[in-house]
Amino acid sequence: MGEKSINKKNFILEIARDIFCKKGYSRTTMKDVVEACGISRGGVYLYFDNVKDLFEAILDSESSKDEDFGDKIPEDASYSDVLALFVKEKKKQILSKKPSLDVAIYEYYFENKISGKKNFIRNDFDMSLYVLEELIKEGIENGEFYDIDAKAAASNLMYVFEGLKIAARTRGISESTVDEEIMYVMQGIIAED
Amino acid sequence: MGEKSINKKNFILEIARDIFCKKGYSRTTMKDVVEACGISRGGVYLYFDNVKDLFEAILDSESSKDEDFGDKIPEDASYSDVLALFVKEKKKQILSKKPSLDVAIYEYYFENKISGKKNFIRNDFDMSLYVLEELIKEGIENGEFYDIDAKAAASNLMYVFEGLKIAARTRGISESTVDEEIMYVMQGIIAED
Amino acid sequence: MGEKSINKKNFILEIARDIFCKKGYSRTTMKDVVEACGISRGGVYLYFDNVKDLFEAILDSESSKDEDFGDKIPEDASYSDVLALFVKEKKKQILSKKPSLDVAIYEYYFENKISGKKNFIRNDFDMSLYVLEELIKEGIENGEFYDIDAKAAASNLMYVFEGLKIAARTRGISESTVDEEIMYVMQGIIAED
Amino acid sequence: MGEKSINKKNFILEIARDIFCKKGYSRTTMKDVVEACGISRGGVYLYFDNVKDLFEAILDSESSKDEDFGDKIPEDASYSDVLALFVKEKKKQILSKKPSLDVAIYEYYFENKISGKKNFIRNDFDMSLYVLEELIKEGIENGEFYDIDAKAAASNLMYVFEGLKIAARTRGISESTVDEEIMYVMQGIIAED
DNA sequence: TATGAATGAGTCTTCATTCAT
DNA sequence: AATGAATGAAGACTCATTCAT
Repeated sequence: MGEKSINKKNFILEIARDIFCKKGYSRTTMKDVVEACGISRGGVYLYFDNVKDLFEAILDSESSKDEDFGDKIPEDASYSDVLALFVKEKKKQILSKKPSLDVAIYEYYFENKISGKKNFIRNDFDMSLYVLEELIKEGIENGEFYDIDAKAAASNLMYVFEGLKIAARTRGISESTVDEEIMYVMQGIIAED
Repeated sequence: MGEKSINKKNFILEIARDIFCKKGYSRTTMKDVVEACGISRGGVYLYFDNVKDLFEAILDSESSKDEDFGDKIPEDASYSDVLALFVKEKKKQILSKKPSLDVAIYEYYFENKISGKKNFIRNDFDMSLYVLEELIKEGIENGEFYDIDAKAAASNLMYVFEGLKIAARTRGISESTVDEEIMYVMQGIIAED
Repeated sequence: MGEKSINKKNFILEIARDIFCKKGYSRTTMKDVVEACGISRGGVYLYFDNVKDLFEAILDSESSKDEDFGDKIPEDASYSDVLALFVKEKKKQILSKKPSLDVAIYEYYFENKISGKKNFIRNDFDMSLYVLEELIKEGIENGEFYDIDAKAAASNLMYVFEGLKIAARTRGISESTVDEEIMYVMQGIIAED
Repeated sequence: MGEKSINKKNFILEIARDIFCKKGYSRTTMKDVVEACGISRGGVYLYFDNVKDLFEAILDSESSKDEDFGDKIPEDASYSDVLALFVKEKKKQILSKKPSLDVAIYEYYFENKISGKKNFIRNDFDMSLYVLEELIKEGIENGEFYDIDAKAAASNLMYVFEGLKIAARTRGISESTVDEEIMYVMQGIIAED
């Protein structure tokens, strides 16, 4: 596949991603994608066999997009600061009004139960969990955080985020609800000022 | 609508519920229902206008099904016992291998954002939340539980459950994971033996 | 068929007539009629086999409704007055905004070409034509009208009315258009003042 | 849309036109068209969204078909001759046994009241009316016709034709009836020999 | 007579997918 | 590589008509 083809493939992926964000997984059709791309009916099939194939390619490319969380951390930040930053980012994602891929991803995994390593949700979760755990560990060592079970605390926070996210997507939640939940968990981690 | 019709309607609801459990919301068609019911093409349309209408009728009937959590509580149970029972019930739901309506409900609300009072997910969540909060309050008064913010603790537990549930439905989680999460939260509530 | 049945039959006819006026012939279904009548599905079939049968019964009952044009004529009216009255009546029908059976009748005869005596449109036309012809004849004898071919003049006027009616039903015409047409024809009949 | 597509589109239009002529507007289904065209179920939908859309395309193409009435007029024809030719053409249309689009057009406008410029019936009528009016005017100037109100005479004739046409389509009329009507109107226009 | 549940044929419409060019 | 016309399966929905009660 030449460079031109790769560009085309990426072009389709980009357009399709938007559609999945807006319409979710099950309501997105190849027709939608073809029309949005403005290329021929057969053109999309040259690169992707069907909606599932296309969506999986999007998931793959999502995985490789490093969120570069690290980039946002100032040099002299305390562990509390970094944790706050991490949490703020999650909060932003949860409350975002912009259509995100979340819903489509959930739908995809409802239809395609995959427990193995290729599960994007698991990987994404585990990645965040790992970052969080390391962070808390270091904060504990440093004395900024209580001497708690870092893994368990990280895990608890992550599941709360997961719960808040699905709640936000299925019934809507207020910012204050998110804040309260975060506050509650954080109290158990950060020694009060 | 005569008694016979009500029976038929309920019959359809029952069959359709099974299908929604197995296939989720978006993959269920009126054809599926018609065929599973073993009635004529137009037969289901006599009672329900379309898949959405049918699903909403199912949600309504779910709402009225009292879970009667209270029935399972022995007379002489301590608050810790009751809480344990509550948590056990949730755990069972989360880990259940039987297809449940959960996925279909999520899908339905992905497609139909309803923030008002009629939101089944919200109502269901709030109901459990209320029960849990009252329980913790009483446990605190009784001295069985730490003197914590009952509402916040209940809410934290509920979101963890929500997170565990969606995780279970999209990637699968082990019983030990659920146990660990529950344990972590419970430690903050129940004074250790 | 008892009196009660006849009442029911007439009740259905009345309701159905309204529907045909509003929806025309081809867009009216037995379902419409059943629902509008508020009686059982089978109930209508007891009296009428299908839409066509029902419509034909309506046409029959229309035929027997004497328009009693004569009733509206004052004792001392001149032939010109009577003609003017006749024409005014036709004009009213043509311009009426109230949904009339006209469209349904046209549609019925598009589908069911009937050239014999039972053709409602023909009978209705011929009836009016006869009245008009007699009227003109008498007016001529009386010296009020020009000495023209009464039959031909009557026929011309009737076809103009027919043309105006179908024009009104398919594209709308203004009152002034109708007036102009009537004026033109009348000039050839009535000796000017 | 390529040339091939345009051909296909025109092919469908042609076939569909025949069906509309034979079955009228309301009794024609997309299925009829699909089957008559010998193409696949979805094939027609590639070009037309539904029956209405298809019929409107036919009306458009009718509009552009110049009747080229002028072509039939011999060089040395008198105005009386031309008028006679015009009238003969109309008579032919009225009495034609070949199924024509007329009925479908009437039906279409019964269902779709359109008073604006896009009304085919109005345009068609006005076009003929204009030709007729000009013809009579010139005949008057030339001394062949009586010095009458050309516009009114033309209009009278057109409505008589309209009346005859709908009469022909709903109950049938004899050639002699048409002749008599034409005769009557013509007497008022053409100075007798 | 009257009811209204049930049937099933008929139509519309959408899309995934193929394939000749 | 790319096109886009064509296919046909799938599903939604409506109604005329019947029939057991």
